[in-house]
Amino acid sequence: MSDMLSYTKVRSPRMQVEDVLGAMIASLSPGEQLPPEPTLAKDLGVSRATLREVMRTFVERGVLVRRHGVGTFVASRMQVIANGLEVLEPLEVLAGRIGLDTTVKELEIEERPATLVEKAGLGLPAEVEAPVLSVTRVISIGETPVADLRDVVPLTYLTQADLGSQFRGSVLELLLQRGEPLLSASRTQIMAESADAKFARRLNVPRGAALLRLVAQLYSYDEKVVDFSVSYFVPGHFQFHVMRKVQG
Amino acid sequence: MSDMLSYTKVRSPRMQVEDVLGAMIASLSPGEQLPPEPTLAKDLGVSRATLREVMRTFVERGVLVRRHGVGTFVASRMQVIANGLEVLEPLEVLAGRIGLDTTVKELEIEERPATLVEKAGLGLPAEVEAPVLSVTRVISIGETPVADLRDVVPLTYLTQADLGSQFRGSVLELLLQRGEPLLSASRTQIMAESADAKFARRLNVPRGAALLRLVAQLYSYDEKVVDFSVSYFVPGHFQFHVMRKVQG
DNA sequence: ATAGGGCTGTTGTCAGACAAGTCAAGCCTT
DNA sequence: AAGGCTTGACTTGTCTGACAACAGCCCTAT
Repeated sequence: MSDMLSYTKVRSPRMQVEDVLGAMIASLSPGEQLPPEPTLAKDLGVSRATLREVMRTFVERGVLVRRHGVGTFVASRMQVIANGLEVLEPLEVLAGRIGLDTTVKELEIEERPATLVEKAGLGLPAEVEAPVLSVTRVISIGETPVADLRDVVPLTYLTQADLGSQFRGSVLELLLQRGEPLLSASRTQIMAESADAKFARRLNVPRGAALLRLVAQLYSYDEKVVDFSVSYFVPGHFQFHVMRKVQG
Repeated sequence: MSDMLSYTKVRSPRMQVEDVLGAMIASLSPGEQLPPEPTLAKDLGVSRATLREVMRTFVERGVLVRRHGVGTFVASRMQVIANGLEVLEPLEVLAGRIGLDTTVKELEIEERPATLVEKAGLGLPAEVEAPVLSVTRVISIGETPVADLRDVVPLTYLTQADLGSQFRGSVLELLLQRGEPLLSASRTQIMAESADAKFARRLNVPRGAALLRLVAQLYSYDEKVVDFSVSYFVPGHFQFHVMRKVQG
């Protein structure tokens, strides 16, 4: 039983290595050489095979460059930055990486039937009753509100009870921790919108201020929508970007 | 000498496996299970370790999904289909695909020294004189302006003379046609901004209307910035989206 | 001076083994 | 008969140790 509640989830060697190695790479300059694999493997406490699998993911991401018989090097930064929008991660993690501390305010959690828009977003027929968990909150940095987020999740995936007292505001993080259903990708629509009276108050901006609006559908591997979210961002605090490949 | 030109380069086991496995995956349907690793490794004539490294690249690309103790499966094709922002293409092409006809208005072409912001965007030092080609225009659908674009390209890449009389407004298309320099990717920043007086007039929207602003740097393969562009989009005409992978 | 041969350090690949997770069939208990 | 538990087969995850292939350098013989 208690294993379901275990909070410090066991991270597999691969994941640990991915974290540690990622941090190590971040601390190096482009072009710098990594220690040889046997050394690195011993330092990290894993086998060379495991280390190599992790390294391959970094190579695939363009973070590392390997040269047979020579060594492994940190790639140019250009693509490293590519961890923009293409990887979905909790806002807190994103903020943390650039050294910002976030707090959650105006947290509102309720179970209710989905609205028409939400049903559409969740890929559910309009005529059925669709009970969902709705989590709304404002993310602040210091005293400055920077984002207004609302997640809507069908009760089949998450209920109010699943949000413990220590819920810190990230629905995505919670879903990832549970590991079920398996999440694959999020389709995020991007648009601009003027702040109406409600958002002006909540985000402490003038009415009519331009906000960045992201509408996202989080898919599981069986292509069901697990989470429908609408987020508003105050310009200037987060730098969203995306790497676009040229059609070759 | 001729070994430098040898065409049929010896492909390492990993590369061969990548090809063969890629073809095999393409021939399967989403959700189908691959043979177990030991079997597959023997069939492909490589060790399990090598096979696993190849598989990991496919996992990283989102083509395969592995479940410990269960098996390896072909991921849903969802992500491949969605040509969102991840592929850079001329706006006209994008519009054409959804059945819209675009026209170019207020086209302005000039050669001039780059501004400070533009120098920064192009990755050039602020103190040098940097002559650039600047192309500004408004894209309309019918009589409705939908986007305001400005491309800035160093004269080393493109001059006013290169834009023939039949220039239709897409700098990207022109660069692609020339094929030189080879383009790799574009880093696009996304933000929201209120329309000032100038853009309100050009885009025929009220002052203060929320616009989507994309600032992009187009890189060549040697990581030089070929094109620095700033675009403003009127909400509601284009639906930008991006597929975001879940960090697993 | 220069081409060639080794030496050393690195990544690439291999083989075999065991650990850990998943699932279902079958046994046992109730 | 129903439900829970055990067992075993199957799969991916990780480990160990070894050798092959490649790049770069110094040193030598020509």
